Amino acid sequence: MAPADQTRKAHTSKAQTSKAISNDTALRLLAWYDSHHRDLPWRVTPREHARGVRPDPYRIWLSEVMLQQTTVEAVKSYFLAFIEKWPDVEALAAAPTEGVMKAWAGLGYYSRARNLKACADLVAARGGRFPDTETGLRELPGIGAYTSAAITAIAFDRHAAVVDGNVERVISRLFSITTPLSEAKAEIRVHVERMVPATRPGDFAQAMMDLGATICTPRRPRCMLCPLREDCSAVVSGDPENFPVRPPKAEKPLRRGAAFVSMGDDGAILLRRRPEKGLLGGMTEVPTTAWTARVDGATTEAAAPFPGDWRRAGTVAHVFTHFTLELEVFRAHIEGDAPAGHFWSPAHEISGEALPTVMKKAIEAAIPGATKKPSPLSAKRPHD
DNA sequence: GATGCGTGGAG
DNA sequence: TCTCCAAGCAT
Repeated sequence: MAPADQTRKAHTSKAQTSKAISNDTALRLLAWYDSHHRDLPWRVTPREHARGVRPDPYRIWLSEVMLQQTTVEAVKSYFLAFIEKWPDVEALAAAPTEGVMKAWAGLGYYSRARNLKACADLVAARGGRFPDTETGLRELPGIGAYTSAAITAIAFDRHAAVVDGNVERVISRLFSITTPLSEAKAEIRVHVERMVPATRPGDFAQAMMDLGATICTPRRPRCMLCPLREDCSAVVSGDPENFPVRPPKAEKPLRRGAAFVSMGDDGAILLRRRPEKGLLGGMTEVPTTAWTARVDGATTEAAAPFPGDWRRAGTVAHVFTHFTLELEVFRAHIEGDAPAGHFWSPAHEISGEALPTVMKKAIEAAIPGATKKPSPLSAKRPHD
């Protein structure tokens, strides 16, 4: 596509720019989308689309929940595993919550998994049909402003203003919005509302997000390849990387604690379940001390939940959303029945437990390979 | 409106 | 190594 003539110049006011953008920008974006289609497991290809294939609302919903604050690459394998295990919403509703948590382990933001299961139960109870409106979807657990709009547009091809982090970045650059992001959301939404085309609202939403993910990236945006560069205020001013304007981030405090890996017979490990709410809610863990900001002598074997020949096995560090954790890992051989509130997980089941990544790190520090999936090639070998 | 909530990849 | 931050939601 040849560069358009430069009838509009840099002196264009924001109001004029806005008006111009609302007219044909969306169509140019759709044309770009059609020629840069990304083949993603939850997406209907243009060829299928032309044959009249509609997206499966279940798959769109599942992918959108997984994609919340999570990269496409991280989601792919989880999405495929979920679809294979639970092909439709009734299957997911029939699954035990514990099984869903296990399948979600490693993906993060675990309240999503619990809400996913609760949402599946509700949808299955109403006949397996997802609501096809934003307000209807918005009432379901784990579905907020973004996800309800995304499902409405993508799965049902209905008009909706889909605003995610990508869209916020694209819009704030198109209009050089200097208001910090948290306060600019309403303004951004108005711009998106005006841009949504009369047809193909779902493709438009995906096109905006694809543009943000592949061209209008947070750093080093590929403006030369952008189908909207002629409309972009930030390109004119030459500083697209300065948008969106974000408030300064808070510093992450350091917390410390100790983790205790108990080795039983035949490679079993002693585990327990975390409380349903809060950090890593409902997930499985090895016993640990409290994680505190204080650095004192408490992180020693004296803090072990039960007596044993505790030996230091190393330290693991893990970064959470709002703090960094350092865990001193201890290990010991423990015999007998599991103490109250704990259970023995046999060696061959450990890789399938609902263990968040930080817990896998701790276990690996004590028993290398213990959390890896057993493979025919790796011969059984006693540890220690 | 601010805060809590994971993880891993890119630069 | 370090910093940033990704297709947000619930409270």
